[in-house]
Amino acid sequence: MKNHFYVTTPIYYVNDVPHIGHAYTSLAADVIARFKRMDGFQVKFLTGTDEHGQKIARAADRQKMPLQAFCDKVSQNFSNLSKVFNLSNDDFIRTTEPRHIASAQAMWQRLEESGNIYKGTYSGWYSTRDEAFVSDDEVENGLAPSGAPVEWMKETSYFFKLSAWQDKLLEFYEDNPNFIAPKSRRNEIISFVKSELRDLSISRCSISWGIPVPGDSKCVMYVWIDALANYLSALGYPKIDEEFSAFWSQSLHLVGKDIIRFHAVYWPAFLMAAGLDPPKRIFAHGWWTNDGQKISKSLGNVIDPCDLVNRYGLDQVRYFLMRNMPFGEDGNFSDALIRGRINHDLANDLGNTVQRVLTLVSKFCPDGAAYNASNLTTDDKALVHAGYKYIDEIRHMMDELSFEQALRVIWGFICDINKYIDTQAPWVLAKTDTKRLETVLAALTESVFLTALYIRPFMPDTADKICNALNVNSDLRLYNSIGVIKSFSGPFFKPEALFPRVQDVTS
RNA sequence: CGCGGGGUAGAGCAGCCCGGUAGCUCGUCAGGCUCAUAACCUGAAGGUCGUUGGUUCAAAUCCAACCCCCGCAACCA
Repeated sequence: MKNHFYVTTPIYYVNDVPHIGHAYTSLAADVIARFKRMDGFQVKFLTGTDEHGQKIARAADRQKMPLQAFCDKVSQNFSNLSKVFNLSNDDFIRTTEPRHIASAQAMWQRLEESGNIYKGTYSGWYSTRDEAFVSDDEVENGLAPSGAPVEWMKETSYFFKLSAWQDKLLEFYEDNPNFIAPKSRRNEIISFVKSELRDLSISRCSISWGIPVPGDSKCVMYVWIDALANYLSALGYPKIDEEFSAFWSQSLHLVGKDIIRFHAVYWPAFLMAAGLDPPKRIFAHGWWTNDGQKISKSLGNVIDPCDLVNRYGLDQVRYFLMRNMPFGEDGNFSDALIRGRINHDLANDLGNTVQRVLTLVSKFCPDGAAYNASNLTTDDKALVHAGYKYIDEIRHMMDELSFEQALRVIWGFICDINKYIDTQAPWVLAKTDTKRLETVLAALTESVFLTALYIRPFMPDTADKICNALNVNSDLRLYNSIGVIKSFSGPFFKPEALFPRVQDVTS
């Protein structure tokens, strides 16, 4: 089952419009999904929406819409994100779908059968606005830490015996050192679990917009089981077949650092309790700041991802988001930064290099350039063989989700190409040695093709434009074409600039 | 003793996990090239890697202490 790969984003809460953070997580999932597909894996890439809970019910109420209709409408905002960002997700799960409801209920039953759920009463301070209980010491002047009013509630609730899983979890982290990434998050989680786990309230009997608790139609599931189970629903749970196991054993959950605890503690505990393996890996990425400031609605500096794409272009934004911060760290967004990336990395380096090569080829060798191995000089081999070998480095970095480093490697190759052009000076060869010229141009077209393959997970449209210009069939745009396709046939044309330079619009 | 992130050339960053001549981009200066989106290539100037100690033959990298900056109600990746 080694060549299966399953990557997920969190399901996004529909009580919100998509912002740069949603786009970022989904984009990262898309890039790794595309890479794996090109690398021969059978990939399933899942994203979707979380549609239950009291906040949704209230929002629907305010707009005087039936609940499901309201969800249908706002869920659309997120499925649109797939179109705008050219996401290649294979599925889009919604927690109001029958397949998910069946799956979540099955999971609940498994937990109940295995003795991990008990009914109790919860009394304590409850904040309706936060939909959460607040502990005694957190309440101040009758307010939750959030500033929301709290009231004393006594409610019947179902509990999950999280406390019973403490040792098993710690053991699991120990045996699977790569389960939580990056390392700093892993340390955080381990110290949290060591501190003492309390049982988890997993139902709400005072609200109705949710998945009914099996056998108790008066209560609905609280967010945990409902939301987390989506990762299984999309694989067909509770039916466990070969395909399910193949994907689940190679599963990767991408999450923001704020929800790492749910994914790295609650979720594996649920799964183990239900007799399933935890996912293979949880990777928590960092947050974007806007001009160095925390992004928040109240500050009014939320970044609309669709607006970015309109202003700068899709592949430009995809490149910037993947390049400008190491995955797992926090990073900064600003117009000056993205402009710099577009003008330097994309226009000057990538775009100009492709243009240089295609112009040379269309001018001197419009019908196609081919070389045979015996003609290759040391310089030619150095360039092309380096080009082949980069895949090893890139593959390693992609497996670690080091997108930014992978892009650095690719840009190193672009730099190699430029140097090679300068040393070989094909414009001189055109006057002195046309045979040698053809070999040089062949090495260059191949190198540009390799570049296109390498950038393709990040910038699919751009890569395909380059491949089209080189007349490479779409089914050959894969990593097993590396070193296999050496000759490119024309006709070649002088291309349009791939990335126009952007001006500073603020000045 | 609340938690976490960060402090590396003028600016923005990588390197730190797995110690071994301090690196990238932009900017500046000087050359080269003319195939290319005034793009590309070469070279130069510019840093006691927050401070102080420790471990080591060797520390930006490991350890300790300290200083400074940022985040830690909600919305929310």
